[in-house]
Amino acid sequence: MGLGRGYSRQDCSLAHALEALGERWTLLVLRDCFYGVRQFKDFQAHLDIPRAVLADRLKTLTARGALERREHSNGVHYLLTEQGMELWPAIFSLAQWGERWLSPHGSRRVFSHADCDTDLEATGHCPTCGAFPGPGELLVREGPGADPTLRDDRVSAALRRGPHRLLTNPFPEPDYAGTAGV
Amino acid sequence: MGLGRGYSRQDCSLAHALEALGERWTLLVLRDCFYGVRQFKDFQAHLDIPRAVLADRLKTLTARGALERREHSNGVHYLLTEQGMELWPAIFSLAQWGERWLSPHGSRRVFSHADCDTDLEATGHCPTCGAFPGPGELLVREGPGADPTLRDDRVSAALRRGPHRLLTNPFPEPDYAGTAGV
DNA sequence: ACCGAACAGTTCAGTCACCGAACTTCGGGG
DNA sequence: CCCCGAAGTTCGGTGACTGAACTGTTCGGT
Repeated sequence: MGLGRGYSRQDCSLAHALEALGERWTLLVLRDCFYGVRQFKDFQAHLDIPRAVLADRLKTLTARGALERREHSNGVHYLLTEQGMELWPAIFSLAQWGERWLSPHGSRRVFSHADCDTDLEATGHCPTCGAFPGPGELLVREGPGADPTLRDDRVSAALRRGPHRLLTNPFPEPDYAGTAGV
Repeated sequence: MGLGRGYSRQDCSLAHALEALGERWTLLVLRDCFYGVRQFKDFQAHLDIPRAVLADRLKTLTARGALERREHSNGVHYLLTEQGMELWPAIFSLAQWGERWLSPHGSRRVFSHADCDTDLEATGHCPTCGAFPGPGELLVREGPGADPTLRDDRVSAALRRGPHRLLTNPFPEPDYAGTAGV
């Protein structure tokens, strides 16, 4: 859908994946989900995305099964489903390519395996334990190439405070009380 | 560039990668490069992409350093640079996600490690030799989910003829004589 | 019960990327 | 010299994305 009008005459899984994910903002919304962002207002503040587009992306991702919309006591929450979780290798690979070729001042984000306290290689491999950790086993922190002057929304501020475990609530306030830690 | 107007207010390597690769058709053009497609007419026939858009994507990818434009004796050739080659993990991961979640009749394409004659896992891992082969060491063939009725351009026909080594000329004719095999 | 604020959207006019078709340019081959 | 194919460019029309304003619902406080 969208962004032109689909790739219906392609018999290729990449084309189908891009029909689901290739519209503007879609992969950045999912990246934020891995960072633990769950609420409309936080996606909006962190991405500077038009509200109408964000609403459409969240609706489309929910309809396709990558996200789940849940009415929580303190607002609406969007959570990654199993389908959405399995996008981690693709998102990580794309980001690593960006780090390698488009980050002249060094890595903007560094990912480490929480169990081993070891930084991941660009392949996603943990050199200490030899495994390929899933997103739930990873920490992110800022690297030397990060530019702290660019953003000051509360999501960026929270991620700047120190290493943060993916998929968990990044906020010190009890925003997601009851679900924090998972 | 393009597709809206960039993600300039994001300090994130994924956002930068998507500025370079996120426009419509860009990743499919690169996929075709991995399949060994090199000439304008073949991209055009295989993708059903508007000529103006294809011209723009090739120019942009060349300017960014992912492709190299070379005037060959029998026409203009577009070849992956080292930067372009390193997109293989990202393209493979996205395609595998599409195979897993958007291919109800099974895999459309199967990749195998040429040295080991072993099919790759979804992670890109070769279970026989334990390595993560680069694109130049891989073969593609059609899987059970492929739909042979959908396309009949000469690129699709060539890929249908049997296992094909990535990055090499898919055509039996001496189109790329002198560069075939690499 | 009333008020205001916050959240999660929807609506809408304007712009720009993409689409498809027609046109141009260049280099052989006959 | 003419014709053809490859590799583009040009151009009018459409629709996705943008930014700003507006709606509706649910809190918390008084």
